[in-house]
Amino acid sequence: MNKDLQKKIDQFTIEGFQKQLINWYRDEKRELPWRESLDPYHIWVSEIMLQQTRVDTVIPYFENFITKFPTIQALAEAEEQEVLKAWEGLGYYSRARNLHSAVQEVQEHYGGVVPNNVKELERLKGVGPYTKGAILSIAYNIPEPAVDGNVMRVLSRIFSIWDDIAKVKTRKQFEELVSVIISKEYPSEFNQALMELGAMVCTPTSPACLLCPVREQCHAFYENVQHELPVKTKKKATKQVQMAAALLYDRQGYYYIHQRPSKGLLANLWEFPNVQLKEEPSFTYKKQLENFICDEYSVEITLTPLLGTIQHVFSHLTWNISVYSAEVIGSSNMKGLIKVSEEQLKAYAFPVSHQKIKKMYAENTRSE
DNA sequence: TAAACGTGGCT
DNA sequence: TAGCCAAGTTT
Repeated sequence: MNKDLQKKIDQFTIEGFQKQLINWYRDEKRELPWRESLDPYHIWVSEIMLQQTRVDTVIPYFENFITKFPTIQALAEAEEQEVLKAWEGLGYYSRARNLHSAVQEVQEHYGGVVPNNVKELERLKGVGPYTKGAILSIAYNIPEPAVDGNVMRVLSRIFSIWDDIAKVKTRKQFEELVSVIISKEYPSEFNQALMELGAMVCTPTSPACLLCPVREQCHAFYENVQHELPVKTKKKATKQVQMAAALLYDRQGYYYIHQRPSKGLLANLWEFPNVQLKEEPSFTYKKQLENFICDEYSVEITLTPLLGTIQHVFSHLTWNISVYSAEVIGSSNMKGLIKVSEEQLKAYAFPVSHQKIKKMYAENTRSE
């Protein structure tokens, strides 16, 4: 612990802080589906879904997921495609694949019981420092820090900490701090209260300090610097990528789709045939796509004129997709694609970018 | 350590 | 509008 922070802790009234924070939480906490359950598996699922994702977005996904996979055993026995389908549209799909794999690990090696200790938890795929602490404290009421973005924002303001919260070293410092101030009697409520305060009161852009139950001990409030904290380095601009995609269909009403590789972006999800375009094409986009589909999948097609373009922004890049369609005549030598009916298509997990492609095709078709 | 990894809502 | 952000983890 650094000297400056230790000094602030020495002047800090820990018990008063715990009491004010937890009392506020008991009065003001939101009713959320995962708060209705004490099942460590349900807590675990919610914590994975909530990573980098808003509460309002997660709620319907959580309810559907728990209905479909109510127990560790149910999820462990499910097919990965079924799991990805339940995650479709939620993003960061490796979370779903890691959760599935970790749950199988728990089913096999821990008799279907979510571990209640640091050593076993941190070996599970997708369970990092935050999620480990969240499961231990919320599911098992063990006083472990669960430091997320909310907690770092709240505590950086209360203790006036100006270190960059994007650094691992800074997060570790906050974990040390939480270890000291956490309620040993009510660690679950303490950790959740800290996060709830960050979400509802001590918000990023316009903190409601006058409604804050702990402003009395907040350094930032007294120095009026709450808008300058926390300090966080900025991300770089996203890279632009040019793509062309084709929705292939045939007279029998089948669609032709492709599964993405098992690693990297959108791993194992399904998509319509597409190719990343060269910077300065010697061929037109349409010709590049036609050649690619012919070479890669051995199907002969003639593309329609451009249906439209779609921009899809990821966290680290932007896809600019030119969308075409084509009727497949002969597919006897086809490889790397499968053909599915409209009805079967619904069982496959597609990224939002390709759902947009399907929608654009449907709208073009309808207007003919 | 820094980049990869999704999506949708807000300012 | 364009950028920032939301209960992070993996490589």
